[in-house]
Formats: sequence, structure tokens, C-alpha cells
Amino acid sequence: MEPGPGPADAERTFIETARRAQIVASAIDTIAEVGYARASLGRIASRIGISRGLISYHFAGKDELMNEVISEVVAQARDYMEPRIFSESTGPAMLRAYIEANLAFIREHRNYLIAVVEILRHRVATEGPQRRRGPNAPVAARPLVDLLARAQAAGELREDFDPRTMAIVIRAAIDTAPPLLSVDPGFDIDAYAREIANLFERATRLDR
Amino acid sequence: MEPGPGPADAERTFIETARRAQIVASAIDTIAEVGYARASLGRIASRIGISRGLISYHFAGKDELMNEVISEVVAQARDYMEPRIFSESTGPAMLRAYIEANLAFIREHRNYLIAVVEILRHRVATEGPQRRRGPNAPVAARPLVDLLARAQAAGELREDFDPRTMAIVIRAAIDTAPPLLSVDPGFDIDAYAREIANLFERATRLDR
Amino acid sequence: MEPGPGPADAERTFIETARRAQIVASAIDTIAEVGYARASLGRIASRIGISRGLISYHFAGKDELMNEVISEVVAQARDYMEPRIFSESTGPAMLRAYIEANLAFIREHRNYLIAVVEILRHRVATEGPQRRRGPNAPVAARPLVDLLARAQAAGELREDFDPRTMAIVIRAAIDTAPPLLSVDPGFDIDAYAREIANLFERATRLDR
Amino acid sequence: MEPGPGPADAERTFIETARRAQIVASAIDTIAEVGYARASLGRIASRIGISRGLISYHFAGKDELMNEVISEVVAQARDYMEPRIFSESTGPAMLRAYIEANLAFIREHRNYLIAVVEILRHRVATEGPQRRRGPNAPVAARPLVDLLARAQAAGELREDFDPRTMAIVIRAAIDTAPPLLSVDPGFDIDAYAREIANLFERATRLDR
DNA sequence: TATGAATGAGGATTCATTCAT
DNA sequence: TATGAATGAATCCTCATTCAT
Repeated sequence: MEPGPGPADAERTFIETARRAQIVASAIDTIAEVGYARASLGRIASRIGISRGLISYHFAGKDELMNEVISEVVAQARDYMEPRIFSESTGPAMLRAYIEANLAFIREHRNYLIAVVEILRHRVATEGPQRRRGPNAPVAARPLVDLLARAQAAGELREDFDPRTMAIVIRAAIDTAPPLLSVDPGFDIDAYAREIANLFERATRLDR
Repeated sequence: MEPGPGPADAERTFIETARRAQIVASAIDTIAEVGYARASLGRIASRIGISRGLISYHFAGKDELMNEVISEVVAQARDYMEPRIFSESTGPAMLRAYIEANLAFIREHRNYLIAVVEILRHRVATEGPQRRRGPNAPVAARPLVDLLARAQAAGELREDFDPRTMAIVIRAAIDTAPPLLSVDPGFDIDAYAREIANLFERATRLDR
Repeated sequence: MEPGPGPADAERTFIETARRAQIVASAIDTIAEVGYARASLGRIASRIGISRGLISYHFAGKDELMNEVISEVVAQARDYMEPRIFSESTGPAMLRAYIEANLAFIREHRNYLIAVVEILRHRVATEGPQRRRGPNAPVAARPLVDLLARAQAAGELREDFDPRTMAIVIRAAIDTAPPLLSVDPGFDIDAYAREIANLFERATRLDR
Repeated sequence: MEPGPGPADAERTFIETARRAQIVASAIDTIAEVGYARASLGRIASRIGISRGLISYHFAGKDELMNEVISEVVAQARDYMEPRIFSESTGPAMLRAYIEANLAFIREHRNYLIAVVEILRHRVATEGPQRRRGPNAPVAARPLVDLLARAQAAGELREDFDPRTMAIVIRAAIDTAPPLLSVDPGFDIDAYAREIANLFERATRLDR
């Protein structure tokens, strides 16, 4: 009856935890491979040799599975990036670390970001224009906006740019990488990271 | 040019041309309104009060219709932007014109770009990693790469950035606008255009 | 796109009207034969040798099909019964006509009432306790309540019974017939009609 | 008595008996609350905090569980009603006691009858016209038929009605009460009992 | 040209049941 | 005794596509 959002992680069986993780992983790979539209529960299930029904047993529905995918990726991304970013002390260094950590994470977990972007796109598309939340700046950009604003306030960055806009563009530059990777597996993501770190450093640094 | 199995433009009757245009327009509005996933041929047809079958009559399939949508938008975008860009004479001015013309076009034809972005996303997702064409740098960025490279060669822009990468980031900044517009209808696209034009000017200009 | 409740009867094609009627008829027979629970669209379709999808083409969903079944039966029942009832002039005669016409209709269209009762039962069960409409006396009993009340007011029937309660019991006696028929095909419905007409006559007539 | 493949009552351990009773009780409440169609084993199990599997362990299948529900309710109903009926000595008094005891039992054990009626309806619907057992007169009406026939033979009731038919109608009047109660919780079941007791007294009593 | 009719595939979900522990 | 895990069937629905007229 009550699979899914009910019991917290702690209450879950070892097997259940493992299965959920396995299914989430399969969902990520499936989405990355064939796209959200073709990532049916059937395909996700058959990739790991289980029955369709078993996914329904562990997750309340496709939506919950996708939520779990996002949570998982977000959690891992945060764990990966926060130490790298906060080990820096100045604003410009943190900005560079933010960009490079994001792209390094993408390189190491290629499918993760592809999957999340796919899911979010599908959500935006599906929900239709109604029930749009709110004011502005996509949610993923929020921490970056803060980082930029703090650095401006500290006099470490130019003040004549809008941190929201800058954050949007930086995120756009980052989020465009997963599709580039899919299209061209030879794409040199580290070089790309360095290039855009330089680019945004130049665009935000104080005039000498 | 001349996609799909249908007759070439020249061979089309007036009525056929008109119908195709009408259907393409409906497809654009439908996709912009409900997203690609929900833009079924039925919905596209009923929006203009014709039968599902008529779309199949005029287009070999959904794919061809979508190709036509893209061609149409690309053609209009080119007609809109080229004069604005080529009326400028220097590289930096053309770059600014490129950015501002792109975003002005998006503002004036909001649905056009939303639709195209939706379609391309769906393609990227659907086609999977196979059957990918080119080496790298998304096709839409090609003219921009050339523009940047020529300006570098002319000594009008810094030479220590990669034109491909810069073009990718600029396109990402532009292409992120339509979704922002959908999410937040109050989004000030002109201000956004000026901001990112400044941003990329700073990132590319010669050091003084 | 818009099948179902959209166009009025008048706007329907000859073929569409015929198909809808055929599907409705199949639904009635299927429900009567295997019960609502097992009357899937697939079974309804295969009984008349069409595809599952064709039902979806003609009806917006299972619900609309079932509404149509009910409308159809109600309409036919009214057409059958009203003349028989209103050809009588006194209350007691109308009551007897009501009972006998109901049961005659059931006998002649055995499956009709079985199907409707099944559908309504399923609705009551499915909708759950919420969204219950209102005060009391099932909707089907309403005309009968009026008939009884008018006859009481006219001094044609005893006044010391509650017309609502009496109507409920009469309807219960009528509605129990279809299941009896299913269980025992030899059940003599005409005899049953006469018996209960006598029964309720005795229960409602003025004391001499 | 002793339905299903399980061990007979005598052979059951205390704990097994208790579990079975608990599950039966949960089934009754679940069916009454959400209707037969939505009363899945999962829902029945989760209501009392046990696993789906445990129901399967104690009952051979859903069918056996439902049989047990019916047996349980029938047994309780008999225990409740028989003393009340047989404390009367005349046929007419026993008939009134029968009606009033039935409805009092319904009032006091609202869910019991709702559940049974739901189950039987589902059976009638599901089993289809095949595998119907007896000749006629629903099984629940049997004792009532006997009661009426005996009273007729004793000269306590009119002889010109068919006891089978009368019993069917009386049961229909009683069995229609549970749904009325669900639909309208304010339904005055005692008043209803008195009304129909009067009604059937009038319909069956000797002419003076 | 244009329509309505029809198909069949694919997908999400619910559920009774089985089984190893 | 009891559980959680797993399966596979059944169902409703949406949709692109085909075809006769």
C-alpha cells in the first residue's frame, strides 16, 4: 500500500534501500540514454531485469521516482561541490571554484545532470503555463546569486552588473554542458570549465 | 530547405502553401502553450478547426511538421537579424547587435523560440546519443563562431578566448531567455539583453 | 481530439451516431453479462469486433460511455412508461400502471436495467462517502413520490403513510427484479408485477 | 460453515482465530468506507497495520476472506435477531419483530450490512449469469418465506399473497436501508422501520 | 483537398497472489 | 506466524498514423 514517501530512510529495510537506489540509478541512466520522453517505467525496469510492478512497489508513482532522482543528484552535487567552493576564501576564487566544481561534477557523473535537466524540462513543459511559481531567477541559480551579491558587497567584484542576470548566464553556460557532452563525447569539459571561468572572471572582476 | 517527402515549394498550390503555413503557425502556438509533450497533432489541428487527418495529408509525419516549424522560425529569425547585424561595421558592434537582435526577436515572437527550443530539446532527448551528426558546437552557434573568429582575426577582440566556447556561452545565455519568459511573464528582456551585451563585451574586448 | 460530450446529436455523422449506439448497446450487454467490474473497454470492444481505441475515439472516457448508457436507458424507459402511466386518470390506477410498466420494461429490456443498476452501484461505491449529494430519497424515486403525494392530496390514498418511504419501498421492490431475473431466468416477472401491485394497492388504499 | 481450505475452527490456534477475526473486522470497515471496488487487500491490511502477505497467509484468497465476512455477519445477525423474533408468539408480531430487528441490527452495526450487501452485489455482478445455484428466492429470504407461510397456514395472515414474493419485497425494503444510510447519515432508520412494519402489516393482515 | 473512422502500440497504475526468509 | 519482495495480469488512456470516401 504505502510505498514511497511514507517511511523515512531510517525505517527502510536494507533491501528496500538498495532496490530504491538501484532503481534510481537505472532511471538516471535510462533518461540519460533515451531521454525523458522514452524513459518509461518499463524500460527503467528492464534495464536492471526487474518487473514493471516492482518499481510501483517501491515508489508511489513515476513522479515520486523522479523526485528521488532529483534529490539524489542534488544531494550528491552539494556534497561534491560545497567543500570545493567553501575552501576558497575570496569571492572571485569561490566563483571560479563554483564553475569548475560544477563542471567537474558533470564530467564525473555525466548522466546525473543530464537526467535532472531532462526531468526539470519535462516538468516545466508538462505543468503548462499555469501554476508557475514565482518571481524570477531559476531556483538552481539562487546560491550563485547570493555568492555574487556577497562578493559585490565585499568590494571583490564590480558592482555594475546585476547578480541575478550574471547568475542566470553562468548557470546557462554550465547547464548547456551535459547536452554538449551527449552530442560530442569527445568534448573537453575541463578546457570548457577553464575557458568559462576565465570568461566570467573577466566579466566580473574589478577594473584595475 | 525542402524537407520531407512533399512537393517542393515551387510545385505547391496556393492553397497547399497556405494550409501548411497555417498548420505550422498552429504548431508553434500549441507547443508554446502546452509544451512539446502535450502538443499532439489533435491539439494542433483542433486549434485551427481542422481534422487530424489533414495534417497528415500535408505533412509526412509529425517529424516533418516539426522540421517545417524550425525552418520557418530560422528563416524568419535570419530575415529579422541579418540586416541588424550587418548594418554594423565593427566586430564588437556586430556582437552587441547579434545579442540584442536575438533577444528582440525573442521578445517580438515569443512563441517562435519557445517552440523551437522545445522541439530541439525533445529531439536531443528522443534521438538518444546515436545518430548525432557533427563534430561539435551546436549548429545554431556556427554563424556566431564565425563572427567572433573574424573579429579576432581583425584584431578587434581579445585573442585569448576560444570562439567556439564563447559562442556556446552566448547562445546559452540567449536560449535561456524563452523559458525565463514563460516562467515569469514580467521578465524584462530588454534589460537582460543590455546586461548580457555588456557582459560579453567586457569578456571579449581588448585589454586597454 | 474532442470526442464525446462536445457535439450535440444533431451534429453527429450518421456513422458516428450508429457506432456510438452500437458501442452503448455492447456496453449494456457486456455489463449485464459479466457485471460492471469485468466490463472493461476491451471486452466491450471485442464483443462487437472493434478495437479498444475506437471506443476512446467515440467517447471521451469510460465515464462518458457509462453516462451515455444511463441516458439511453433512462430515455427509453421514460418513453416506454410515461404513456402507460399517464393514460390512467386515478392515483391508484397510476400507481399500478407505474409498477407494471416498470416491470414490463424490465422484462422486455432485461439487460437495460441490469446495466444501469450496476453502473449506479459502482458509482456509489466508487465515489466513496464524500460528495454525496443530499437530503434523501434516491433520485429515481422522485417522480413516484410526487405521484403518491398528489394522490394522497386528492384523497385517493390513505394519508397515514409517508410518500417518501412508500416510494423507496416500491422502487426497492422493482429494482430487485433484474438480479432475480439474472439468477433465475425462469422468474415470472409478470406474476411478480401483479403480486406487488396488489401488495402496494392494499398498503395504500383508503380503508373502506 | 468452515469455508475455504484452511483448518476448521477447532483446529485453529488462539492467535490464528484472533487474527482472522481482526482481519474480517478490518475488511468490513474497509468495504463500508471505500466500497468493495476499492477495498483491496492492501488497504484492508494497512488499516490494522499488518502486511498484505499476512492476509494471504490466513485466508486462501480474497474470496475466502469475503466468505468469512459474510459468515460472520450472518452469524451475528442471527444471534441478534432470533431471540427477538421468537419471543413473539403470533405470526404478525413475528413479522413486525423480523422487520424491526433487522433494521435495528443495521442501525447498530451499520458497517456489517453495508459490507455484506457490497460483497453480494459484487458477486452477483462478477459471477455472471453462469454458476447460479438455486431455483429461486434469494437465500437470505428463505427464513422469512417460512415465517410467512407458517403464519398463513395458521390463519394469521391473508392467504391470497405469495409468501415468496412478499418475502422478496420485504427483504428488498430492508436491504435498501444500508445504502440510504450511507448516502444520508441523518436517515431515521427507526422511523423507517415502523413505517414499513405498518406497511407490510397492512399488506398481509386478514381483512376484517 | 479534406474528413471522419479506425487501428495498434505504448505507458502508468492497481492489485491479488506467491515465495523465501 | 509474519514480513517484505516480487511478479504479471488487467485496465484506462493518449496518440501517431492509415485509409476509404
